[in-house]
Amino acid sequence: MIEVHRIVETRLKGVGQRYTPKRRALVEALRRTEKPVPIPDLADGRRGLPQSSVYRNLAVLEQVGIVHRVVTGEEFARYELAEDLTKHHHHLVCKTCGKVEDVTVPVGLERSMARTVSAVAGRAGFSGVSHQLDLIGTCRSCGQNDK
Amino acid sequence: MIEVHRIVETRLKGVGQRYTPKRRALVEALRRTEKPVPIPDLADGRRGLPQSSVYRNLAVLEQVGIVHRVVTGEEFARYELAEDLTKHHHHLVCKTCGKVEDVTVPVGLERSMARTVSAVAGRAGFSGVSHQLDLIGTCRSCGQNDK
DNA sequence: CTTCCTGCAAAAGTTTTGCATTAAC
DNA sequence: GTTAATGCAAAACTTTTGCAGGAAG
Repeated sequence: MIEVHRIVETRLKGVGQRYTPKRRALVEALRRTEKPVPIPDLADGRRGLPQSSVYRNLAVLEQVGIVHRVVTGEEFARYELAEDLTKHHHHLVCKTCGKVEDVTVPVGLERSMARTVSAVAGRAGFSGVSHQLDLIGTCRSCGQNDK
Repeated sequence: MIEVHRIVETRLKGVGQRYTPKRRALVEALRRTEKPVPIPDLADGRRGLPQSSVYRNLAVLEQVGIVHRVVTGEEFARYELAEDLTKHHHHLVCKTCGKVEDVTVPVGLERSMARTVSAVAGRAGFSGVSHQLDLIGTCRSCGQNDK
């Protein structure tokens, strides 16, 4: 998946930014994990990236559409690679422990959602509308602890 | 819709809490507005509720399932009445100005989503799963400003 | 009269910013 | 050489908490 890095580099250069080793490390970390990563996990890691660099670099990468900020209501925000670089997917969120997993749904449902979403949004005067479906429930281990 | 207040009162009493005038004012404010309300709008308003009271009361009301916290990635969180007291709906969010509107989608799509969601979630070991569909785009006025 | 609510001020916690230094082009 | 990235520390900002006084049951 060198592909990904080439794309990132191109996007950054397009706005006069550099694809430094630190930024590459961030992208690598996000690419490895199949779920949105909380910010402290990107900072404290063995890479020893200082917080300010993590926040600043994620902001830059978000501006060029490489990463996507996922807000879940937890203490920290999470980041994932943007769907340009991955696949369209949704999130399965545990309302108790905050765990987030990526999931996909059947294409039939995706098509229905896309169709309906653009109709509904158009009626309300919105344009360029995408959708985001989150599934919120209790994960197996939190469910067991409750009993 | 005195109904609503009776329900709130019952829920609060159930956990040894009181339905005070301040709390009633909060519920009223949320009931009047057909969209999630940012916290400062509940605080600075003519009611002059101090921030700490707003935050504490919303937390209590959330615990008894009367209100629902909506996190959008904006500076402030928003709150709305929980779906027990309103209707199942979704949010249309402007990615530029942050504006949020309530929308509903056809029941056919709701049914498809509910069915798929529980299947997908069950496979992942999650239980008690509900869904949340957000439509994210650009509202009319932000779209005009861009040109 | 006991328990909960209120409001102010202070604390906590996440995210942003200033500034001097270092690295990239 | 010029422009951008880094890292530290401090600031900004939202949200939470402690505590004393007041209201509710």
